[in-house]
Amino acid sequence: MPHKLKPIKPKRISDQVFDQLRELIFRGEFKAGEKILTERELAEAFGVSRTSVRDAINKLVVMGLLDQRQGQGTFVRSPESRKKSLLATMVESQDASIADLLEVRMGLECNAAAMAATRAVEKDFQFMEKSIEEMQKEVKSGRLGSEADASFHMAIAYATNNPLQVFIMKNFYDFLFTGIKVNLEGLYKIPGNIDTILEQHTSIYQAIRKGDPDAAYRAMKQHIDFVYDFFAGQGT
Amino acid sequence: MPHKLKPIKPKRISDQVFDQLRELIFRGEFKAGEKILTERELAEAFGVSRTSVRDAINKLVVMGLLDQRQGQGTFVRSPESRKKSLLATMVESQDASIADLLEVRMGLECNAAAMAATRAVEKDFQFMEKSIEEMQKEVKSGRLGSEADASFHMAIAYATNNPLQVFIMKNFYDFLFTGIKVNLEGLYKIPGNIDTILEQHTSIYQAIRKGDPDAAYRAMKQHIDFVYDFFAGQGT
DNA sequence: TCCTTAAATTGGTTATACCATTAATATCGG
DNA sequence: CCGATATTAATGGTATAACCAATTTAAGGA
Repeated sequence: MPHKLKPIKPKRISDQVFDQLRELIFRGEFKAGEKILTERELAEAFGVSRTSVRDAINKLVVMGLLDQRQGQGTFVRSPESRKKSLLATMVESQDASIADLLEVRMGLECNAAAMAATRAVEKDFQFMEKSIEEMQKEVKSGRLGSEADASFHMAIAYATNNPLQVFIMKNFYDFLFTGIKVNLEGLYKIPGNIDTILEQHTSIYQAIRKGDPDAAYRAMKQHIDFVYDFFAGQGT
Repeated sequence: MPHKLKPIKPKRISDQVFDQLRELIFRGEFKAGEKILTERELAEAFGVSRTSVRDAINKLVVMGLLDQRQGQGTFVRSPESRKKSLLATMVESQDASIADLLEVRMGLECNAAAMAATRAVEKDFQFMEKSIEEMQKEVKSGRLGSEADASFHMAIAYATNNPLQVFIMKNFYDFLFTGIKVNLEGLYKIPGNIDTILEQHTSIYQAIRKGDPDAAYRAMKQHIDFVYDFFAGQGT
């Protein structure tokens, strides 16, 4: 595929700010519950007016990703308190099991890992590394580290450089990693499991880093298979 | 302080405007498709600043009740266009090429074909057969047969017996066959292509019928690769 | 120590000017 | 008269600057 010539963007400034902020949230740069930069700081950082920043933030507030309180600041809503508006509600109305979820992820993410292996750039590697390190840190502190887990998988989606892949993963994000988080706790609770997952993440990362699509595919498949088998074993 | 008798509204101006506008929409004062007052007119009518009106309108736009177009005005979205496939509307805002689309399909559908091979029941096979026959009939009649094409792929999604897979593919094809159908015509126009596609569909069907996941996977991959290469060859 | 007060911070609102896009209108050439 | 083109007006989008309102923090005093 040669190249799409000029994806011109007559995009609104507020939307560009919106995209960047949303990405920072999904990537985990802005952590849940954290206070982000003030409107004035963001305006200066982006080099745009406060009006544009406000428009972008408003959109994120309406979408339920941010929470704004006068005199205090703007905060990232924790995923569990997020209004699960998108696929989550629709999927919840139907009864999709964790097995169903993992099966679809199998298709989406194995393919994504292979794509990432041929396209990832340095920035993508950094995000993956950071997610792995952060998950290790979280685990050592006694927490679950599911946020960092999700960030790792999102990093791979971004590394595909395929906006549609990113889009789908973004929309699945809540549902994938928060709606069922409670169920995942059973997985995390067993110490051996979490180490295995970290090893698997590392394997995936290394395969992508080496630029080996097949290895990346297999590594991701092994990872999801592991999780799948765990839930199958306990009869979910 | 005996009793606090100050239940005054500490409500944001933009929210008050928002409430009134929303009510006007729901009451039908602002009819579907109709152009409402301009921001400047509303600001004067409410006696507030244009900024507050804009904030309120933005909220309604994000919620999908209004549609705003620069140089034209603000319009009330008709109820049926509101629920119109969130995937479609949201994908449209991004710039996803056909290549992006096929890459994601590669992951989703190859995996789905493999799943279907282990789970499809007689009813699923009938749907696949029917789609293939219908596509042959359509083509012989000089039409494109893209509807039947989509039906075949949907039949596989149903055969996975995974509600999540079905859900995603439904939204996917909604987008595919409303937004990009025109681009697909180039593929269908060449007579040889359409025969090849029909052969590939048959191969996929047979692999699934035999209950061979790997063969089904490969057949689907070959199919999507073919389409992918076609568009890559003509530079999209 | 505890309460009050003042100041700094931060989101909320207003006002104004100008830019960018679109549609309607006027203008000119044939 | 017709059609293509240039102009204008309407409308949403952006940028500043100033001020208001709520909150937190720190200073001050009894």
